[in-house]
Amino acid sequence: MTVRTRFAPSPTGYMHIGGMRTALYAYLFAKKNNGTFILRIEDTDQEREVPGAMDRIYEALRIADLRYDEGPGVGGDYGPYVQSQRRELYAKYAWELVEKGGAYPCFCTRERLDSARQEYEARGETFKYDKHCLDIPLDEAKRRIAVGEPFVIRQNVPLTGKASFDDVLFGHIEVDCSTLDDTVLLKADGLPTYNFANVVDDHLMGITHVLRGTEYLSSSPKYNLQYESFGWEKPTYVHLPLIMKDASHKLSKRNGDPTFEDLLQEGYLCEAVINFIALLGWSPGNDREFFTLQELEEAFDLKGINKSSAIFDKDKLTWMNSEYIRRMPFDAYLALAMPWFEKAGVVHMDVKRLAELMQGRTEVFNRIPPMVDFLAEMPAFDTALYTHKKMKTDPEVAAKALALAKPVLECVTDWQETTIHDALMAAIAESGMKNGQVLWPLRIAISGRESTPGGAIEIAYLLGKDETLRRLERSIAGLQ
RNA sequence: GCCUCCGUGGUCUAGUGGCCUAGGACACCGCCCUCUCAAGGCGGCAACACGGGUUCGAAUCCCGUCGGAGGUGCCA
Repeated sequence: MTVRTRFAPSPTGYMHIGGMRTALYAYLFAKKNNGTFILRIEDTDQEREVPGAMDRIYEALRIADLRYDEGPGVGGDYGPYVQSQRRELYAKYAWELVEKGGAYPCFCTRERLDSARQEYEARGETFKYDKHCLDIPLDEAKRRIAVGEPFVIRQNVPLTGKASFDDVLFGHIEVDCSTLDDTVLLKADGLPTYNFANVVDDHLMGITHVLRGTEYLSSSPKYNLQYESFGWEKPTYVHLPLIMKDASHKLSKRNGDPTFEDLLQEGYLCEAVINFIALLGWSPGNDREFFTLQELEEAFDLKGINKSSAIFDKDKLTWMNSEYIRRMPFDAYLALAMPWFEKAGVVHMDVKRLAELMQGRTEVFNRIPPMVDFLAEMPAFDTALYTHKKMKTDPEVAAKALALAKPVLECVTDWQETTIHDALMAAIAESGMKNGQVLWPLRIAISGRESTPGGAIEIAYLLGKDETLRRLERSIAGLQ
């Protein structure tokens, strides 16, 4: 039997980190087993419809290179793969379930339900639908429906006995049917709820392994009841632990946590994000941390998945991202960094050299501008910056150092790092001052920054002779 | 409240009865290198939630407690 997995997001307008990881695992598991990975869009909630949301999903999966073998746009033998286009199917199966006793039509109004729910809550109990409409004879129900009375179809959960299912990670999960509610399967608008659509579609699409978040763990016994009523073979379940913001909050866009797209926009590399989230809740069983997608396809194993939820540690992602940046070919770095250099207004200088200096210092691309913008415009700075104990400098030493450096730099005709370096070093040696006593103040004088990506010589080179001398003169004046 | 699940350093994790005076990574701290920063090298801080069992022996098995999460929608 070939493995068939699916990623079934609802189009909310962006890709959650958690959703991305679910997609990744479902993809990896399929690839690892030479199986089929399917994309299915769960858009049965019309009120939540977000224009363009499906495109965002396709785009995110495309960028991450999580290629689906079947799904919207690519086709397949089990389509359509968008639930809103499968409407008639659900109605058909819902009524089949009614015939088999696993479900029944319900005419209760929301008002009745809401007040009942409130009563339960007031008593501190969990609301359960009272099967009020279960006794309505089927032909009477059909008559009312024919007349146009609004209705839903509810699952008919037995009042007694147990419901259960088996999960690869969590083992056997069993609950008393008495704790289960008769949930709505088919809504008044004729579309199914998740509680029904997932069962029907997973069956119809031949899904063998269901990988989804643990938020479905407690409702899965109910889904199994449906499989049993239909007489369908159950898939293998793998419930994935949640990704948290901290110990008690889920990672969520609403709380301002980044989505997959947000991370890419900030300047995280897709490969780094994928690598990082693969390791959020899964371990290869050894100390290895760096994986390409292809390597993950090889290494992935359900046994390595953790049962407890994981906190999304952006600092570690940032570290991993900087490692990816450091390891990438220089030309690739240059191409990706260029827009950020443009933003900082520094492309008129030797950007290639700047990029060489920056590649090893870039953690996330959006951190580039604040690191290099001083090159575009000399910032105001406090002369206290001239004081550095280890360099043995202070404003007084700085004044001497700058006075020494200025004529030396003026005499450099071929403005290159080597020539600047040689001229400066010769003068320093002759003066009897220490390297740091001249180079530190000089760097401060032309950058205005306590720390810069490169030393005085690199900065002077990037700035060019005219700008370097202009800044130097102003800083010298500032010391008087 | 009720139901289900989870519980190794601040964080991600290795660990499936002896290899554990618990390993790796991020973060943090210190030192070295060095004209700053970064990188690199070296070192450090820091965990088996708690309490009972079982066993010659428990992070690993059992029970309880506590803590956390998920579910409890005509959302998914």
